[in-house]
Amino acid sequence: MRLGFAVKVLGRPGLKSDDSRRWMNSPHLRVSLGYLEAIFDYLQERRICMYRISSNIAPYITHPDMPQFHRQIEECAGELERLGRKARALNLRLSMHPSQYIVLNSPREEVYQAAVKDLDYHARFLDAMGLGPEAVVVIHGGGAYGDKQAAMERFARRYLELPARVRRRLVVENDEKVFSVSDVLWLHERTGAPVVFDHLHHRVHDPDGWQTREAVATCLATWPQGVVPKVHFSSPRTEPRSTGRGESDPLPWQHGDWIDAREFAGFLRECEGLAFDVMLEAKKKDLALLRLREELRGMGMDVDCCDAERG
DNA sequence: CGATGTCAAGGAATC
DNA sequence: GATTCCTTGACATCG
Repeated sequence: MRLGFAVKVLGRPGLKSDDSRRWMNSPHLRVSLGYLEAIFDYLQERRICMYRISSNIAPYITHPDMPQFHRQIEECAGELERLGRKARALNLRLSMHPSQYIVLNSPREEVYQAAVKDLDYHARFLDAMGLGPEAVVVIHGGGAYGDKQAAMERFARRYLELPARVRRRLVVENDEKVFSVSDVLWLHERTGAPVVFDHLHHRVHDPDGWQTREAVATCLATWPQGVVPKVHFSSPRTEPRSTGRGESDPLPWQHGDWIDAREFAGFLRECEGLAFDVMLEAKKKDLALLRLREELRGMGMDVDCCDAERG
């Protein structure tokens, strides 16, 4: 089982995850790839072998009014291929997770079209790195728009019309408000898209009352033979949020700073015998992963097998 | 240098 | 129909 974290590296000051300068300063994928390679080196050092790449790695690449940014993948083809080889040598599992603005089932035609463009960018990026089928692109089901059944049908119909290179990468994750595990399993039935089980979202939004192990096992079964499935795990935030005026309780689906090791160990016990990788979503990012790994070791659970020293 | 405003983009609740 | 929240950091500008 591999443990991963998302996007931002906190364990080493100065490591950036993308070139986030604004358009007037001509940010570029070339710069981001320099950052990415430094992150790969850091991952190897820490023996972390799963990582979510920033979706902003290629700045403005799908911005409708900025065609000068649209060919960054082609402009970096050689470098992408080289970095992909390096990732494979490190046994690094990579993935991406487009932002909230990518909504495949939106009733607005322009939002739908923009989503297709953006998903295609993600697929082309991973293809250009020459990564295998474990390198997936994760999205949510989208909105309900007052008629969830129609919204689900729209997702399925549009999924089936996506370019093949997008369909090969796309997986769907249950969310905390609209698309439950049952709903994304329905989407899988219609589309074949594998399901990423998100543990916290499921705890917060499970209208059908699944047993955890059953829910996980059913989601894992949606993945093709030979591809290790992946789940998301996070612990809820506990400390109050400080807003403009005063403090308020954390919302139940917000990510905490760290992963609660006992809770995680309990989850793994429930999932005994099932095989999957785990993407950790904690605000302390890699620091949370490293701490969790140590705490599990202290509990006698040496879960993370990583071959990152090869290469 | 520190404080503050801003960033491409959506959806849903609220008024 | 317009506003605010969600959530977030870091860039960019201004004093």
